[in-house]
Amino acid sequence: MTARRGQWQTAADVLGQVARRPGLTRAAVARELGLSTSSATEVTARLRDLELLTETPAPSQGRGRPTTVLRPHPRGPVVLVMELRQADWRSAVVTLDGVLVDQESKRHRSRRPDAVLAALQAGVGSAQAKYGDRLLAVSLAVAGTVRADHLMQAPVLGWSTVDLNPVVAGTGLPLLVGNDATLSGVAEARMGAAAGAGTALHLIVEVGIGGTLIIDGSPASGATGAGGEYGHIPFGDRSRLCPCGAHGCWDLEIDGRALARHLQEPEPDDPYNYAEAVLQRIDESPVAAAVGKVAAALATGIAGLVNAHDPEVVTLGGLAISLRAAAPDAFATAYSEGLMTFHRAAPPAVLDSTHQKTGVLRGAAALGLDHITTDTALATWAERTTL
Amino acid sequence: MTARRGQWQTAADVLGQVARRPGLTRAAVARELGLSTSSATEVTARLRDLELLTETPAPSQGRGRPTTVLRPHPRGPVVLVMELRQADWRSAVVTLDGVLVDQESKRHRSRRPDAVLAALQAGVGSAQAKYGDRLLAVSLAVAGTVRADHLMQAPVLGWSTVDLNPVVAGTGLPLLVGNDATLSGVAEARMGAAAGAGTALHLIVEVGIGGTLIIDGSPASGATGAGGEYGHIPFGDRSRLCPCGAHGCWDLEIDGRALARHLQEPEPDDPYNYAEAVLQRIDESPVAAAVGKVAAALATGIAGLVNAHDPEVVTLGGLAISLRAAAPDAFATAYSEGLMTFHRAAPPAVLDSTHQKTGVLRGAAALGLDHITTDTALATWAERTTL
DNA sequence: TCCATTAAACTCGTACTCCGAGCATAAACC
DNA sequence: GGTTTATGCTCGGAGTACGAGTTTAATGGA
Repeated sequence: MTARRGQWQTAADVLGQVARRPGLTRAAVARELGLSTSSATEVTARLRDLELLTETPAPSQGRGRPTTVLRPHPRGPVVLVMELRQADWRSAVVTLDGVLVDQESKRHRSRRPDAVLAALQAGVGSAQAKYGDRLLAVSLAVAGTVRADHLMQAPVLGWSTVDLNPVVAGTGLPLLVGNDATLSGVAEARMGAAAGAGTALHLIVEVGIGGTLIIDGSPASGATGAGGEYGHIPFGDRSRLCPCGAHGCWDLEIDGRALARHLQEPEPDDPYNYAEAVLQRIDESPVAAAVGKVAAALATGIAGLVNAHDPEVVTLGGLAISLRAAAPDAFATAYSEGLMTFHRAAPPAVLDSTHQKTGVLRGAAALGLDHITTDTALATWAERTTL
Repeated sequence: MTARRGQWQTAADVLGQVARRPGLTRAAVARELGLSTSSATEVTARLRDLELLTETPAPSQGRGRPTTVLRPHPRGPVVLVMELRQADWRSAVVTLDGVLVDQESKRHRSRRPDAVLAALQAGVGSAQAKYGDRLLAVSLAVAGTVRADHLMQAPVLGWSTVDLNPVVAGTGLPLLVGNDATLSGVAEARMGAAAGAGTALHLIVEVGIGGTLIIDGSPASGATGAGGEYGHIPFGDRSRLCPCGAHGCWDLEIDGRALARHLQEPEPDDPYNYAEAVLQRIDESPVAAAVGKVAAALATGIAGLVNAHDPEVVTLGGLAISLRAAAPDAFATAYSEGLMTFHRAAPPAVLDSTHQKTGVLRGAAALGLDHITTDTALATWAERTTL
C-alpha cells in the first residue's frame, strides 16, 4: 500500500523524542506531544508491532499507575556513524535512542584517499554483515569542507576533492556526509550546552575555526552542505593569504599559527598541539600577551556573528575553550565591545561544549536518526516489516 | 471540538501554494503536493465551505476536462501589512493569494514615536472597521533593528527602544514585527530573484547594510528577531567606532558615509541620497575610485558570507545594485578573490532584486499569510466559521 | 457532425489515525 | 484496607486521504 500523507508523522515525533531524550517514559512523551492517552496507547502499540520500540517498566515516581520507558527494539533499525580524522577513523552503531554501541577506532595505515575510503567501506561492510537489514544509513563526519557527498578541502588530511561515495559502494545504503564542526554543533544544540535553544551558534577551534549556526536543531548547511565555514570570513588582516584562497580569513587569527606569529616563532607543523603547548606556558608574559590577542580576536569575531545571527547561546569547542580560560578578561572585554549596544545588557551566554570528543559522532548520529525517522522512512520500514 | 493533530496540514499546504504562486489551478496544486484527485476534490470542497477559497474556471490548456483556478474567497481572511519608514508609513491588505489591496501611504506628521504609533494604530482601526472578523493579523515591517515586538535601534527614525505593541492595542490582533531588510529578503526568496533557492542570502544597502539569510523561505531571525544585522560584523577598519556601539562594522564601509570619506567630503546628513548623487558623478575619476573601493568592500564581505553560509544565490537590494553596476569589475574581482577556492568554479550568482519598493510589504505579507495558514490557525478559523 | 482521446472531477467504499468518555489498573499514601 | 493518583485500555465516532471506478468537459481528427 502506498503511504498516506502524514500518516507516520506522530510516530516520527515519538521517535524524535526518544532519540533526543533517551529514557523518556511513554506518559512523558504523550504529555510532550499533546497526545491523548488513547493515542499514546495506539502509537506505541504500532511502534511495538513494527519492531521499532519496546517498553520496559519505568521506576515509579510517586503515586499513580506506573508507566513504561520507551526503548529501541532489539530488532529495530540502526545507523552506522563514522568519523574520519587526521590520523584515524572511528565508528559506532546507533540505536533509536541515540546510544552508540560497537564503537571502533582504527588508525590509517596509509593516508591515500583510496586506501582510507577502502578501510571505511570495509567497516560499513562488517556493520552490514552484523546488522543486516537493520542497518538503514551511514552518517559520515569528516574533518574538512564538505559539499554534498564530496570532500572539497581537507588540509589536515592533505586531501583535495574526494568523492566519498565509495564508502557505501555496493551496500545500497544512503550516505549522509557532514563536516565535523557542524556535527559537533548539532550535538551541543540537541543534547549539550545549547539544548533547547532555538538558534545556537557553535564554534570550534582546532586548526583554524569551524562551526555552525543551528536553527531548531538543524544546522544551516547551505546549498551544498558547505555552510558553517566561519573560518573563512574576512575578520583578519587582509594582507594575509589563507590556504583556502581568500584573504584575511579569521582562521589565521585564532589558532596555533596566530600564536606563533605573535610569539615570533616559526609556523608550526601541527598548530593544534603547538597551541596546547603554548597554553602550558601561559605564565610567561609574552605568551600571556599572545594568548590575549588571540582570545580577543576570537571574541571579537564571535561578537560580530552574534550581531549577525542573534543566537540564544554560543557554544565553544576545542582550543576555543582553553583560549578563553587562559585569557578570560581579554575575551570578555573583546566580546562585549564587539556587540551592538542593545545586546550588551543581556548578551548570549558563551558556554563550553559539554560533549568533547564524542560530540562529532553524536551529531552524526542525530542527523542519521533524523533521516531514518522521517514519516516517509517509517512508512518504508512499516511496509517492509508487515510484508 | 478540539483540533486534531495535523488535521489541517494538507489544507495549509494548499493555501501555501496559493499564496506562493497565485493563479495556480487546482489540478496543478494536486500534482505539486502529490494529492490524489479524490483528496483534491475533498480538500477544495472543505476550503470552499469554510470561505477560504473560491474556484473559477481556468482557461483551458489543450484537451481534457477543464480545471479551476483557486482564488481567495471574498469573505476569506486577510492580513494587514504595514511598513514604517523614515518619512512615511505604508499599508496594504493582503488576501490569501498574496495580492495587496487598499494600499495607502501617509507621511509622518510628527516623528515622535507615540505620534507615529498612534497613526499606525488608527490605520489598524480603520482596516478592522472595514474587514471586521476577516482581519486576522497585522504584519509590521520597520526600518531598524527589531527584537521580538520591540524596535531596538532605528537610526533613520532617530528612535531608540520602542515598544510596538500599541499599534494593535485594543484590537486583539496578533502583531508580527520584522526588519525591513529581512522582509524584502523573504520576498526575493519566495517570489523574486531567489525563488526556489533552499538557502539564499539577501543584502540591501541603504544607510548601512541589512539583510538576511533565508532557509527554505524562512528568514533566520535568531532568538529574538534581531538576526540579519550583517552591517555590524567587523569587516571594516577596527579603529572606527560605529553608532551601534561596536568597532569596525561593515556598515561604515559600504554606504554614503564611506563614499564621503574616500572623497574627503564631510559626512552627509542623508547618506542614501548623497550616495545616489555621487553615483551620478561616476565619470569623475576620484568618484570612480571611491565607488570602486566601496563596491569592493561590499563584494569582499559578500564573499565572506558566501564562504560562511554557502547560499545558492545572493540577491542585492537598494544601493548595492547601483554600486555594483557602477563598478562591475571591482565588484567581480573582489567577490571572486574573497571566495574559498572551491567556490570559484561555480560561485553563487549575485542577482539584483526583482522587487524594489514593494519587496518589504510583500515579505511582510508572506510572513503574515504564513501565520494565518498554519494548521492550528486554520482549525481556529474553521471552528469559528462552522459555528 | 460525431466520435475518439484526454485530463480532470466526482462518487463510493475503505483504511487509518486520533480523539473523548468511560472503565480498569497499579502503585503510593494514610 | 480504603483512598488517591496517574496512567493504561477499550470502544465508538469523527475526520482525512486513498484507490478504483465512473462521469464530465474539453480538444482534435475522421
